[in-house]
Amino acid sequence: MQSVNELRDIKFFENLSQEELDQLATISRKRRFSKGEVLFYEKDEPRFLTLLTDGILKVYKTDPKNNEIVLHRFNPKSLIAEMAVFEGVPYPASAAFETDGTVIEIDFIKFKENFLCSPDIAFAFFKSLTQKIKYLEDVIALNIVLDSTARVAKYICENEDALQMKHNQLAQYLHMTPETLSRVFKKFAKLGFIEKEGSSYTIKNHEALTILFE
Amino acid sequence: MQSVNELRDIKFFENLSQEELDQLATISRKRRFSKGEVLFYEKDEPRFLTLLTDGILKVYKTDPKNNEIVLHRFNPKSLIAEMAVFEGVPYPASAAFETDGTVIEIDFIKFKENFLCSPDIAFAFFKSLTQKIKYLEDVIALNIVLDSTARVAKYICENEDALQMKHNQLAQYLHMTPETLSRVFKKFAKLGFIEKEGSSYTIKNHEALTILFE
DNA sequence: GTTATTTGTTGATATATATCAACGCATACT
DNA sequence: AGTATGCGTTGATATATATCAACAAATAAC
Repeated sequence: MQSVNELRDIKFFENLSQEELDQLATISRKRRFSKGEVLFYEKDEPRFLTLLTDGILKVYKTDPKNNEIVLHRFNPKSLIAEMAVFEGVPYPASAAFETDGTVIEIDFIKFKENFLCSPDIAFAFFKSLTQKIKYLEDVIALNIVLDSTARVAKYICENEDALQMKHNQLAQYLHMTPETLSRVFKKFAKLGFIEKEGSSYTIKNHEALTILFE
Repeated sequence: MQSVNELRDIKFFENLSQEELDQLATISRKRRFSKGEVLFYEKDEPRFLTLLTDGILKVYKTDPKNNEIVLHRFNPKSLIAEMAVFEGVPYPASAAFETDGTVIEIDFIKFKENFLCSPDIAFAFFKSLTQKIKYLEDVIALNIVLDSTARVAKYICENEDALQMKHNQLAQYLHMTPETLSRVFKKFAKLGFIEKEGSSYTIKNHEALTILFE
C-alpha cells in the first residue's frame, strides 16, 4: 500500500484521476534499500513492476572472470526491467543500489488489466521501452564499436559528472581496468585535452576529445 | 497503398476489422528490394514505420576501421527500428538486405493516431519493443561478456543454421576475424566437440560446448 | 598528528585477438 | 581442359588491453 500523494508526483501517473490513484495505491507498495543492497539477481523471476523513486541503481551482469559489467545506471524516476516483467522471463541481469534508495513495487497483473490499456499510461510505457532500446544501442556503440581511448573521450564529453567520479568506478562503467583508465587520462593530459585541478580533471579541449569518437 | 489481404496475414494486424484494414491500406505501401540494397543508413531520419515482410535484413553499425558490426538480423515479419520512428530520432544504425526482400512502409503519424490506441495493436507493439530489448541484451551478453571461443560455442549451439553459413559471414556476426573463427573451429574439432563432414561441420558434443559459455 | 586503508599511478609482462602474408582448395568462367 | 576468383587455413607478427607487482597519494580511523 502506497501513499497516493507520492504516486501523483510520478510522471507516469500524473494524468490519473483521484480514483485511479487510489486504486493504484492498493496494488503497490514502497520498499527502502541501503547502499549496496541487491534489488534482484540475474535469473530471479520478476514478481512486480518496479519503479525506482530514489537513489541510483546499477544493473549489471557478471562475466566468467567475475567482473561486473554494468549495463545501466538508473536515476529516479525510472521503470526497472519492465521487459522481464512484461515478457514473464527471468531478469537478464542483476541490480544493486549504489546509494540508499527506494522503489515502488506494483502488482503487474492487476496493473496490466486496469491501467496499461489507458492511452496515457501505455504511452509512458512505450516511451520507457524505446528509451531503454536507445540506451542499450548506446551501450553497444560505446563498448563494441569504440576502443578504450574513444570510450573515455565519449563518456567524459557526454557526462558532466564523469570527472568527479572515482576512477575505480568510472573504469567499471567503461569496461576497462583502472590502470587502463589512468593511462588514457595521462595521455589526454599530455595532449592538453584535460588538466588536473586539485584532485580531479577538467576538460580543456572539448572539440579534440569529440574528434576521437566520431 | 497496400493490398488488404496481405495486411491481414501479418500477425500485428490479425485482429483488425475489415474497415480498419482498409484504412490501414490507405496509409501504407509496399516496397521491394534486391539483395545488397540498403533500406536506410545510420543518421537518416525515419519517415515511415517499417515492417519487414520478406527476406533477411541486417542492421549494422560501422566502426572507425570500417568494419561492419552487425547488431541484428531480422527475419519476417518484424517491425524495424520502431524506436527511432517512435522517438523521432535518426536511425542509430544502417540496414541492408542480405536476400531479396519486401517491406511495408506505414505513415507513422496517422498510424499512431488511428491504430496505436487500440489495445491489440498497442500490445503487439509492446511485445515487439520488449523482444528487441531482450535481443539487445543478448547482443551485449554475447559480445561484451564472452570471449571468442565462448561466442562461437554459444552461437553454434543456439543457431542450427550457423554451421551452414559461410565462415566469412559467421565471423562477421560474431565480431571476430575469419582467421580467429577458423582457429576456434580447429580447436573444437581437435577436442572432438565438432567434426568436419564434407564441407561443413556438425556438432558432436553439445554438452561440452554449452559448458564453455555458461 | 600519526597510522591504516583505500584509491590511483607506473612499469613489466602476459594474453587474446587482429593484421599481414602466403598458400591450398574450391567453384565458376570460357 | 586450364585459368581466374573467392573462401578458408596456417603461421608470423603486431597491437591493445589485462594482469601482476610495487609504490605513491589521498582519505579515513584512531
